Amino acid sequence: MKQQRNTKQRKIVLDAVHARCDHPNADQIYLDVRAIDDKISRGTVYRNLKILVRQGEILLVKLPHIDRFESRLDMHYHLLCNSCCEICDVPFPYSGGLDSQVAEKTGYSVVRHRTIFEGLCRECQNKEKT
Amino acid sequence: MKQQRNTKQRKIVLDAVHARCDHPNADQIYLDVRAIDDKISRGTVYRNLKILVRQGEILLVKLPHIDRFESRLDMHYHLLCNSCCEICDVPFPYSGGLDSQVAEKTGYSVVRHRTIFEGLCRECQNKEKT
DNA sequence: ATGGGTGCAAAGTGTTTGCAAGTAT
DNA sequence: ATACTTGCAAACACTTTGCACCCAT
Repeated sequence: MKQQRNTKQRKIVLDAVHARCDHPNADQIYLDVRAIDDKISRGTVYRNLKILVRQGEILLVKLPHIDRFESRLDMHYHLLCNSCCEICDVPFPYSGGLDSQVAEKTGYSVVRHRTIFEGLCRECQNKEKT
Repeated sequence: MKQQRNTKQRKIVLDAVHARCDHPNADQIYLDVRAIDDKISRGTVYRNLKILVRQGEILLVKLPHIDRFESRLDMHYHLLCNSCCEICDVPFPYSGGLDSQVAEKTGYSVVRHRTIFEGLCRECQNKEKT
């Protein structure tokens, strides 16, 4: 990893994430940051959030958004290769019981859950060995 | 649900999804569709994919993409309200054992998984009762 | 005939990037 | 002095939308 510098901007971004107890997106952080220093640019906030995640100083939560389609109709989980982005189905049964457990604990009415496993497919594992 | 018509375009889109055994995105379907009828527009393909999902004729797989940030650093699951988009943490332990099970079954080297529960928060449940 | 559907192009959203100037080390 | 970082604006990728015309029912 490249050596990192401690810039004023990076510190403000980190503080902004710590100051919130919800799960803000990059633009919400940008707005919070602008309230403190209105010279900081969007690009800088986006770049610093990435750096902070890479350094393990904050956690990145990825919400489902990219749409893919398939003709299979039953609920199941997916496995994504982080290198080639191939997706395959996971041969495990969908666990509906989890939904009711979470509903009970949280008070939400839970409709479903989505689980995506991430890793490297066989092919990309071999490539990495090179 | 509005009454639906059976258009030539919708049929071609549905066939295109059935013809693939992977998990194509909307634009890949669009390209497949164009190979059959080069008059069909992107908007039509996107619109029809949505309709087909709503009708339960194809399955929508949502991949993690929207970035949210938080200062908590341990792995955990999230719960998303489909109505107000509020996100909260799920008070269940992260199950690392799943990763190795999936790795063993699939040959992938699995790094982690992300699970997002979807439902309605208490507040939105109340609103819906109205 | 009626209202859902289509093609087109423009707009929208969230994010990344190239560049010249600035600054932490 | 070096090279990481910044602000800015343009570019990007993917998707949605407004509109006038079309066509399945």
